[in-house]
Amino acid sequence: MPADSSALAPVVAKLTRRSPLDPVEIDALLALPHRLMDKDAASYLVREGDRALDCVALLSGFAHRSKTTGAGGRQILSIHLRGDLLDLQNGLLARADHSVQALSAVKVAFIPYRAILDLAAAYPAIARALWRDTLVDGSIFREWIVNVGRRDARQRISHLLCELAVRQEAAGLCQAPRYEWPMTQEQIGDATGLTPVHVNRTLQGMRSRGLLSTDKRSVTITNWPKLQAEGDFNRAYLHEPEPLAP
Amino acid sequence: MPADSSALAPVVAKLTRRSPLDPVEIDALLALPHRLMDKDAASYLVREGDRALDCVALLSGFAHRSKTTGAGGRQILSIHLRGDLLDLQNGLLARADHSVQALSAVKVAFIPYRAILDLAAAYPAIARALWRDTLVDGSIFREWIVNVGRRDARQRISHLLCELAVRQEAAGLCQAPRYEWPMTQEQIGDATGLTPVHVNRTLQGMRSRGLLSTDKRSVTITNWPKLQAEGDFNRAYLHEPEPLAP
DNA sequence: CGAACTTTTGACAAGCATCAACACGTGTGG
DNA sequence: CCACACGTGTTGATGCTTGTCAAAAGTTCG
Repeated sequence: MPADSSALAPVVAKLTRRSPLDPVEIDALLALPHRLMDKDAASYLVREGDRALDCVALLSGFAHRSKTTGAGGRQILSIHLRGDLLDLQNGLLARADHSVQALSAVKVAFIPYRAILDLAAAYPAIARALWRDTLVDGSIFREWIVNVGRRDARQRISHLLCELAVRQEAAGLCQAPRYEWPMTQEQIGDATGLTPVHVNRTLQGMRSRGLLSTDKRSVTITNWPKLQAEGDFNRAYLHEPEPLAP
Repeated sequence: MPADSSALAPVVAKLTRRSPLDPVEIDALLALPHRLMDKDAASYLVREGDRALDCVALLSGFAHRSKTTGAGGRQILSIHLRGDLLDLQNGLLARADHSVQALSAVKVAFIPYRAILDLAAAYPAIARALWRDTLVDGSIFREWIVNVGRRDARQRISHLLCELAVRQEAAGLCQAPRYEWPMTQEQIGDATGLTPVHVNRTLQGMRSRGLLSTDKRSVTITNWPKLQAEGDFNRAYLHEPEPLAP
């Protein structure tokens, strides 16, 4: 199969951004068996408690992971975009400990874990690339713990937006200063541990201080340095290659 | 080297709890080169920003990972006990994005990343075991995001304590209902996103409701079902084998 | 054009932070 | 052995950030 004709190309693009792979390894990844599907916004890709057999690869659109508390509160754990492997953990762990849900309309590939694990066993470099991807995920989770644990509302929302902006740029998905922000204010609240009402008021403050302007599901960052400062944002935790000097 | 004479036995014990390994793989792990060290409580094992060459294995005692915000706030990200591999991520990622610090007096082994990565490349089962360990770490981070994002003070502290109790039991470190809790109230606050004053008041409430009693750096859980309910605690995210029925 | 979702606004309450002081235990040195 | 410093735990008074409840206004889409 010619490399760029495989639907899995975005996944390989993301992995090779951080882990160099040989052509033979790339071809092996692109040739992974998979089922393609289109899903509407808000549809579930994995449900907490599932015993999944397939790993979900996000080929276009946005998705999020979330957990629900006993009291019914929802906490969004991470946001995902094109090329991300969601749910790698369910191949090695018994049961999905969280849900994965589409934020926008998405195109996904379901890949059998068996095939992924076999590939990892056959190619140490692929095992390493997947492991590294998991480690970066972990780094992002840690930063989110800091975000909801030690920052106030302004900082939390600013930080979330900075992360999405940097990741979209790293994935070549957008042109600064305008980014997609496919979340409702309620979802922003679920990601930052705030109520939608307070998100609304905080966003109004940010707009009036000239940090950004919003338009439907997209945002224009009108003062990037200030937004970054306000969000206490340092991109190191994303472990993305630095962008070229402007 | 005879298996049980290696200082790294606790690490292997933890890995094999979740990932079965062949004797040859176990021997290879036990034979990993390492430097042993004793460290006092509060000493740093890894500093944020370091470019570490060695992975830290915790052989006895307790440690925590933490990050610091621009405003100087500290957030504890996870608690670690005997057998845990801290800092696996620094072998594959460029730079430590967080610090690791001893909570109590500890015994640690520094293992060169090179040796670990070589072993992972040579033995796919070891690569898988390490990957799985990383995935469980990620699962715990996700639960902590929920804890600080969506739970109130009582729930946060109860949940933290439940986690430590279950993990100590899984590691065979204690006899219920008494557990080590080697954290000051300030550190509990740093782990739960609260101020030490509020931790103090919340703990008083828990004591007066008969959930627990504390004694120096240990705690006796006097009402486990109620504590678990109060902390909205469900051990699934720890991915530990279930305990034998009592 | 109406239903459902999302954003916005207002009034009010509550949980938690902040500041400051004091109590208690432990280890250290004079 | 006592005096002292230091870390930790405890208490009180006060205020701010954020949550809660409720409703209206704007938006999207069939």
